[in-house]
Amino acid sequence: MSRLPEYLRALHALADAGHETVSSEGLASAVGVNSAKLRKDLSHLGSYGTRGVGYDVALLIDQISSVLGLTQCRAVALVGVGNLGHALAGYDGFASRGFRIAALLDADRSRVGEQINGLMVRHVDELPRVVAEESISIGVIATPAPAAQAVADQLVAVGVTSILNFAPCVLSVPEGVDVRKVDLAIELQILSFHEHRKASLTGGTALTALPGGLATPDTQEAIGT
Amino acid sequence: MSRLPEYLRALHALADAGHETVSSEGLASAVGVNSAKLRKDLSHLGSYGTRGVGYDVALLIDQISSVLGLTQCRAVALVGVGNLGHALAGYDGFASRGFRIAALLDADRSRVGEQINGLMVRHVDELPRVVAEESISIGVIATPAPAAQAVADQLVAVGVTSILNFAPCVLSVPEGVDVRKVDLAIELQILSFHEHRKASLTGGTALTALPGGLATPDTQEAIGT
DNA sequence: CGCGATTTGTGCACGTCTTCACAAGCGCCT
DNA sequence: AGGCGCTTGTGAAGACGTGCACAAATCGCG
Repeated sequence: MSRLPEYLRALHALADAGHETVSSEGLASAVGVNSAKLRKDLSHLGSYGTRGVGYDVALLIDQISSVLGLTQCRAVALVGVGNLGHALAGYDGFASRGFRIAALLDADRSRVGEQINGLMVRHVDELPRVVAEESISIGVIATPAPAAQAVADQLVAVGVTSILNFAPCVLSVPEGVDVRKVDLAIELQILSFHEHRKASLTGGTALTALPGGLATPDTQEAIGT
Repeated sequence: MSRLPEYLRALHALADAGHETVSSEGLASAVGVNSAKLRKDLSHLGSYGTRGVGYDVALLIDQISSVLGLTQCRAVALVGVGNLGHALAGYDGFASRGFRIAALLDADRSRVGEQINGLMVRHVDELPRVVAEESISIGVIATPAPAAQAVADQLVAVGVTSILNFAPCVLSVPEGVDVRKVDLAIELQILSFHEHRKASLTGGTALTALPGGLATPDTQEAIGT
């Protein structure tokens, strides 16, 4: 399930806060999901909690980490050191979660040789050597859209079977290769849609939560559609 | 539906390529979805294609843009001008899709006054004035996790009802406020999970697609779980 | 004017995900 | 040792999204 990483993050937070055990209710509300769903997820991966007590935080962290394959630190190659690539290269949220940016690549030779966060930018043609040397298991594409497909092909050709794509385009890859896409503009457009919908609710409950403070700070609401 | 933005992007690409009309099959394969699903989506929003011909590209672009509320250029405020915030501020993919980054804010006073992409960083305390002046409709949080909730509260307090959150934490907001979360580390962890699963398929069809070229460049595969 | 090719729109069935509700199990207190 | 409260694990029902298959509609051509 794609919720496991969220559970893991919440568990780490709980562990840092000193909690030894959590009830499904507690963890569920921390993540913002139904407690039954959480229990089903956890039971589905074979994890054992103790009835009447809850789940052992440390144990659960180990379990989920194991299932996610985070016991080893995975090396990722980042292709495209433009605006976004730069930020990703410097983002410390990766290292702290078991990922190591092992290589920076770019097609622009004027960028090759540049140092970012202690890592040198190499030319994308060196991909085969880099992948072999660093045992890359994940490729991140942060290039402009027109270049993305070619980069994906190159990644696939050298054996990378997991790709995170930030370019706003659909990648076509062979079966067995997993692609996840993150398109920042699409996220904004979805928000725009909801904003538009809220605005055109003419006869609706106009501005329910105007008065001063933030009313009813509920748990994170799920946005359908 | 959250697929509309993807349709829209594909349609723009088709329009640039000079196509006047598209069949549902054509558009569906461009986006990587089932054609029946696409037709259902389009019919569900009341859009009219002509049978035997297909959809008018320009008309469909207008329809979808209208539904998404992209007829007006929406102003977004970006809070947190760190590594990621910097990249987002400079990302040109927003402007080209109908969004204008109208304000940059940060809590760190040593960053205030800095110029990024022709925009000056202002202190987050100026949020009320900024939102009023620029008629902000969407807030983007690119701060570290510990600061995210406070920023969200401030955004909500000044009337922002749509938030895009890049901080790795769950935000609690009043009802009526939409939050979308983008957590880069989670995306990597999901890929790690698939990678782990593929690796531990010991008895499986070992390396199905080794021989040279990329076999069967299927349409983008959907990744379950 | 009529026919066939083509493409949309949609009813129906299927599988998945979600949620409720409750039995089973565990620890603590007496 | 026994009972009680709390929490997990799970069966069943419902909601939702997905995909197939086909009727209705439109255009082009003879």
